[in-house]
Amino acid sequence: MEEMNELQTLRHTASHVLAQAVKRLYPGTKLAIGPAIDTGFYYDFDTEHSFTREDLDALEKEMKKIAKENLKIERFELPRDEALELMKDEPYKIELINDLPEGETISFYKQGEFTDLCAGPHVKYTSKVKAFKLLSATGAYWRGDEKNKMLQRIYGTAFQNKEDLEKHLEQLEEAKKRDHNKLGRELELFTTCDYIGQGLPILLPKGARIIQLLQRFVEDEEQKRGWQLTKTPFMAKSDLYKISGHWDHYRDGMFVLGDPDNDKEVYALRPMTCPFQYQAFLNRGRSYRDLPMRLNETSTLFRNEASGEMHGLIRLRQFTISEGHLMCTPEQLEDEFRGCLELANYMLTTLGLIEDVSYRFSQWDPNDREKYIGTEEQWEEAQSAMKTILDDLGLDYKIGIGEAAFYGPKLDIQIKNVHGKEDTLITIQIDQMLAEKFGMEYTDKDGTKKNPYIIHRTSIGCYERTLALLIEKYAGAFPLWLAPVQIKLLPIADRHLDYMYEIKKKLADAGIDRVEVDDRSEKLGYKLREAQLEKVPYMLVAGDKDIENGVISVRSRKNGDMGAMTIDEFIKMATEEIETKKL
RNA sequence: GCUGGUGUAGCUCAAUUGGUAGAGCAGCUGAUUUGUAAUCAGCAGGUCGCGGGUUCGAGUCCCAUCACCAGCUCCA
Repeated sequence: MEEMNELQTLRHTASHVLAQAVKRLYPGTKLAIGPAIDTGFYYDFDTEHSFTREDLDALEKEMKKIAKENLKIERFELPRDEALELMKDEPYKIELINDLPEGETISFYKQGEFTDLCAGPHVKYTSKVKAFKLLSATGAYWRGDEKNKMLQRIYGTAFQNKEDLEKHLEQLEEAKKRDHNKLGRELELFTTCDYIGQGLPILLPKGARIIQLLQRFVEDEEQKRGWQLTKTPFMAKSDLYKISGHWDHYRDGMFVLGDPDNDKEVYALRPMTCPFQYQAFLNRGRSYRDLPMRLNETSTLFRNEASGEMHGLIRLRQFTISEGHLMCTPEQLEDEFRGCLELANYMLTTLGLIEDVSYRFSQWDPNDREKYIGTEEQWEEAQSAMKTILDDLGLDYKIGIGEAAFYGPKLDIQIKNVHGKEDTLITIQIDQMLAEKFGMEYTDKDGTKKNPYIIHRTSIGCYERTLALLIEKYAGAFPLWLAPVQIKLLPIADRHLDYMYEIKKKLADAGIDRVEVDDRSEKLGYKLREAQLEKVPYMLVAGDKDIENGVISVRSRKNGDMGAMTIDEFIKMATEEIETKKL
């Protein structure tokens, strides 16, 4: 921990050294802010110039010079009026000073000719900043608000020594190789097409197969746990979205068919399934005996994301989610919520992702009323119900203010991709507002009509996004039950081919059908054949001797050379591995 | 949407100051039949993302557009 703080201090100083270098090479540049972050640091600048890779190289050189000059880094404090005078040419610093509360210490750090408003801390000399690298230059809004001016941000990283830096840069290279967007295309899991459009991937046979396996697994598991499948339309009249509030709160995100200003009736593709599934509940009068009512759907959704948001299989305009809505009484809420969470965790455990997730309790922002429906009381009630449940479960979560859905708080299960960027994989939400809007009621024991609580949840998230995470998790080497190619059959010579096709048939009869016979096996060198193991769980090899003995030589990705066994022995082993969804 | 970057054969990349596209791997065909490791020969494959413009002439310059990437903003 101590070491971590030292590293962050060093990185923070590195950002100052960067700012100093920028001031030297680009005088007139205005300074914004330059914090340390998890993996390094950045600094935001206001300048007409946009930095190229060459600029970054030149800046790195200048930073090395500043380090060599070994400037002493000194802290001093000033009263507000003097601070403002000192920073009179730095409009962003002035804004920061003005925002500091009365009585707050206003401190500066000075190194050579460069002085920056800063709370610190910093290392003592610029010479400490020696193992660093500038990584990229991008745009970033001042104070993270798109209404503000876009500044030029330079990202970099710094370490205590060269070895750590090199190691980190190597890790970045490794991560690039695992990137699902590159690997998924290489492995022919998906592709995109300019004529189809952004955020609309084509799932190729191998990718589609993995998603099919996931969907069957999810639907079967949900069914076992009392969920009932619905199939609802992909589009609806705008009327439906007007009731739910989506028309007011989410219209920009929807694909609207028709012209709302001129057409008598317009339709919109569904951006979520909630109001559609509610109609299943509304099909007839409900009593408390019907609750809890658990409805699931493998649901394809359409969201008109802004053009800059799409990314690989992570952010799409059309995707399919394991969606579900659960109507229950207040008394049932906790148990049902727990059931949803258990289901999600079961899925994550089965996929081997459970170690990589964290939980976020997403709450509303009371200062941003525009974004949310309902009253303060309703929000307090829903959020405190959720807090009680999460605390009872002993769940370790962080709180995300302003991350709630417009109709209720969420438990988001977050996961980091191979580059460390976090996304929501799974979400479980408590909603006590939409039932009222849709007139969803049940007759309670006492004969009174009540609105049910609704839990919105997904069990495995969006299939595309989950696939993306799996590609990166396993670097394309999927476990046997999911692998698009489970087994490669490699004859030593072409005369062994017929035997291999017999083996393939036997495997198919046993339900193992993702099997490829490599009829070019003979032409490949051994090394190339072995290389295939990287992506295939099993490789079965046979030559004269094997055929004579009625066996196959088994090579496993995990266990290496497993020797010769009969095909029945192999089928027994593989079947068990598939059925238990072994990782 | 914003700030930048990228876009040449399936993949990785070339193409001198603008002169009418090349290589390796993969693919196909034939030969080779060899269990410690990429055999040899040949063939095919690209309207240089798409559309305009400048020019005698553009992959190379200009404009516009689409897609991809990084980041910001957004994310029911």
